[in-house]
Amino acid sequence: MNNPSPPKSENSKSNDESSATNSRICRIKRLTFRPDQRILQGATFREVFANRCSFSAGAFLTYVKANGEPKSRLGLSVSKRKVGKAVQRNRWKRLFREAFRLEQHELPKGFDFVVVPLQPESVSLEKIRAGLKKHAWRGKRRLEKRNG
RNA sequence: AAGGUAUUUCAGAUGAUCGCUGGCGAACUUUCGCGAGAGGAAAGUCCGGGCUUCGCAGGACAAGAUGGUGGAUAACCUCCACCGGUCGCAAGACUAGGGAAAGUGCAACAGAAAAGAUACCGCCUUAGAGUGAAAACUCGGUAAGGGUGAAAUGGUGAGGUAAGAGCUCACCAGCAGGUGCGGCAACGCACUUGGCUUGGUAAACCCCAUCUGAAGCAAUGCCAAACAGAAAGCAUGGUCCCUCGGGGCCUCGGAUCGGUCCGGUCCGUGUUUUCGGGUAGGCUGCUUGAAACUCCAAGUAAUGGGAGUUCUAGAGAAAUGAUCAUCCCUCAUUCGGAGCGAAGGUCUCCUUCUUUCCGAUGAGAGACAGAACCCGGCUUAUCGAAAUACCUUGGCU
RNA sequence: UACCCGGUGGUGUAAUGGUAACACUAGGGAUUUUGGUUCCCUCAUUCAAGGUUCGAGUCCUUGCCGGGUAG
Repeated sequence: MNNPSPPKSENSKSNDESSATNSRICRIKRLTFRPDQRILQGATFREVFANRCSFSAGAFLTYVKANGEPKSRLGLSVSKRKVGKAVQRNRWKRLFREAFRLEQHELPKGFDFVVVPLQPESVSLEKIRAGLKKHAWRGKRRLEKRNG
């Protein structure tokens, strides 16, 4: 309510982490994370894995597939075998959800993303946000090239 | 003051912004508001129950578990109190702690001998038999001594003897029994009698006593696409009537048996309806309970009783998060201020050293760990902080 | 969620409660002019910690790790 500053350009590449900037962006586009932005069905996960379009950031993998809908969706595949204890699994899932929520307007529309962490130790939220954005755009380019 | 023992409690706080889960109320397809949202271990799944489904006349066996006594409890491999044993100066800690004179088994190596026994080195032979002139040897007697071993058939002393031996006696230890006292009991204390000594292992088989039906919320109950199954019907054309709108009747295709039709057998496509079973999926089970908090009185305690107040997570590819600010905790060194003590000096003051508190600055840390039907325990992990009671040593009064 | 197995040199397996054995590999040595073959030697806190026992790889309890089964 006490934030009458006019909205600035939202396509700023330097997404600095000050709370003032965050709240200003939230005035423009809401950063929500609803159930329809998530992948919850086992069949959808199988389709995304079968598309075989993945990118690695060292600590985690991202699978990309076009889904013919106006929104992008996020799926989490956090295995007990690779990550381990429940606290570490929850930590990864919360970080991925937060990264997708904050970056959702910077990502290409109409794609399904499935992220798979590969190590028990979680990395910082900044690295996940940067890696997710890079993987999404690279996946979009690769799928467009594949379709001709 | 230092060190230690036991028990208990807490598990960073506050605020702002953006989110997530489900509840209620508005609103009406997109939202808004209100209030709620991980633990002492939620973990490991090691025990015990509730609950659900199945089974079940009753009994016995098997299998498994437990094992001092008394109590608590819904129940327990749990808890409390006590008894015995071991450890510790002590506070205290640990303790599967019934039965080995019901039975069966086991004990490597060493040693003569490892459980109703034995003579290897020894000792004796001046008790007995034999040989011999004698010395000595053989048979024999002997568990006091040596050595082995985890363990060797009580210990000390005296008598006794050929040498010895509980062979006899005294004391001690231990075993079995009796009497008295204390205790609900386990057991303890005292006295007394006996034969003189009976080994270890039951977390070896076993015996005795007590307990246990099986499986589990992915249980269970309900709804129910798809695929496959069963049953019933339809298809496409022909013919008749007619007011040319339509209506009535018969009839799916292929193969085979048959000279042909009818008829029989087999195979097959699409579609509709019904049926029972029920997959994906959805709902339920689902959070009011051996519940929490406060108070009162009972009990040594575990625990139970009464009164009052409160409702306190409910996900399902699985919510409880992110960012920022301030404070809390620890350490460091420097600076500033205040104070206790000691030493020195130029002694109503100053300097130096040690130390305590406050403020500033910098650095670091906040662990272990995430509900998944619900409870009671046990075990394990855990940065730290606090409280209470007690013990030992030292100092002062 | 419920349940079941297993853990022994570098590897794969043995071992009635009594000296941890065998094969392969690795290292060293002997034999040989050299290499191969052959022979000998070395390489183990039996997953960890407690307990029972005179004595545990083995028996009991707890923990850790790995694997598997059901739906």
